[in-house]
Amino acid sequence: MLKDFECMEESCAKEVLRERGLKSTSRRLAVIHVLHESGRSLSVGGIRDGVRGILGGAGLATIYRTLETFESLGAVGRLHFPDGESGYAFSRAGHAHHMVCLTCRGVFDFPECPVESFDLAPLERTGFRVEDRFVQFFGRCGGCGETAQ
Amino acid sequence: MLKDFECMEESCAKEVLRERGLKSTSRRLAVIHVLHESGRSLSVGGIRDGVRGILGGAGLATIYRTLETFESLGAVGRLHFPDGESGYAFSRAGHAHHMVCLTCRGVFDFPECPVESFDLAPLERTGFRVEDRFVQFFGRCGGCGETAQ
DNA sequence: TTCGAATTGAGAGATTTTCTCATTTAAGGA
DNA sequence: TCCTTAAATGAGAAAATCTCTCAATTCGAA
Repeated sequence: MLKDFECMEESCAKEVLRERGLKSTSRRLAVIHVLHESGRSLSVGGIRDGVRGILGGAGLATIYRTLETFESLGAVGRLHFPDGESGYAFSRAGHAHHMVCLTCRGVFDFPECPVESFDLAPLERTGFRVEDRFVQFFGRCGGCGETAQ
Repeated sequence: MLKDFECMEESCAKEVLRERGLKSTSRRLAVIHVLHESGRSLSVGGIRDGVRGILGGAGLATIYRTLETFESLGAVGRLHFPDGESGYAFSRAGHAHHMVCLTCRGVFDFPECPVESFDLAPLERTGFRVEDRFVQFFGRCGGCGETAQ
C-alpha cells in the first residue's frame, strides 16, 4: 500500500522517524507525501483531504499530531499569511525560511538564504539573545506574476 | 474620560485615524493604549481585559475589528510564537519586524533593522517578486536572559 | 445642537484545535 | 513468520477561537 506513493522524501522521512524512535506509519508518510507533492502551503483541511485521497481516511486529530511531530523534526514548517490564514509546507532540511506566492500559495526555496547573512551583533549588543527566527517572504512567483493584473 | 489614559501614542493614533476618515473612539484608543503601555505581545483576551480595566467593558467582536483596523494601518502587528500561540503588539511606524522575548513576551525594536539590508536581487532573479515580508526574532531579553536556567 | 454614518455590544454561530480512550498498528524478538 | 508491547490512530465530545448580525450607541461635521 505504501509503495503506491513512496518517494525520495518519504524514505528520508522514514529515516528521520527511525532516528527519533518514532514509527513510520501510513498516516505520517502520507502527510509528508501530500505536502511534498503539492509544493504549496496547505491548510490542515487540505492536508486531510490529500491524505484521504491516498488512504481513504484520516482523523483530524492525527493530522494535527502528525504536523506537530514533523514540525518539531524540521520536516514541516508552519506559515502565516497576511490575510490571517495559516498553513503547513514541506521543509527541506535546514530551510525553515520560505518565499511564498500569494496567488498560488506555492513555496519556494531561497537561491541563497538571506537570513544567514544577518548580522546579529548589533542586535545582541542590546542584551537580547537570539534563539529562533521566523522569516517569510510573500509575493508572486514567476508564473503568477505574469498573469496578475 | 479619555484624558485619564491619553498618551503620545494615542494622539498619534488619533491623527492616523483622522487621516483615514476613521473615528477616534474610546475603544480604539484604549486598545492602542493597552498595547503600547504593556510593551509586550498580548493575546486577544489579554487586550480585552486591559480595555475592560479602562472602560469597564468591551465586546470581543470590537477588539477583533479594532486589531484588524490598526494592523492595516501599521500601528499594530501580529506575532506568531513557536509554541503556536499568537498575539498582537504595538508597532512603531515603519517597524513591522520585532525581537520578542520568549519568557516575558516583551517586544523590542531593532537597533538597526536587519531586514532592510536584505539583498533581494538573487531572490528576484528567480522570477519571484517580493511584496511583503514577515520577520520575527525570538530569544531572551536582557532581564530574562540573566534569570533563565 | 442636530443628524447621518460609522462604530459597538451581545450573543448566536461557524471554525479551528484539543482531548479522551478504546482499538489498531508498527517493529523488535523468539 | 508469529508474538508482544508500546506507540499511534479514530471518533466524537469538548474547548477555544474567531466571525456575523442587527439594534442601539457614539462620533464629528455642519
